[in-house]
Amino acid sequence: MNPTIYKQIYEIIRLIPSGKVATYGQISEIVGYCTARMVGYAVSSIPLSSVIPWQRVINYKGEISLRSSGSGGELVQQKLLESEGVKSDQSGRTDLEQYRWEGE
DNA sequence: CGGCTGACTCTGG
DNA sequence: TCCAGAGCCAGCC
Repeated sequence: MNPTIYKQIYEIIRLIPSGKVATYGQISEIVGYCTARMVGYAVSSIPLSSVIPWQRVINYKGEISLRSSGSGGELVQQKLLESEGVKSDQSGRTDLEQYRWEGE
């Protein structure tokens, strides 16, 4: 059971319930044999049309990361999280202590 | 087949 | 509280 690290990362992200968020490091620990970077790179490869709630995946600071290109996806992602009940402060940081997904 | 790129994370100042 | 540097591995051309 190891098609590709990316595939497994997608599976984990898909398990994240609404109203909760997970950090790249959190997911990397759940997968077990990949680093936080792999998660970030994998998530970046996720198409916006995917069924994967990549919007719930944020960095360890609780902030939304954006690879590059001013596609403005940052605001979209933050809006999606807010729509699920995940509020962020003026700095755009999410309270991980409150919304962090503990996993199952 | 070889090399480059990339939504990250942590410690110290 | 904010800024900067170092470590790491899988996919793609």
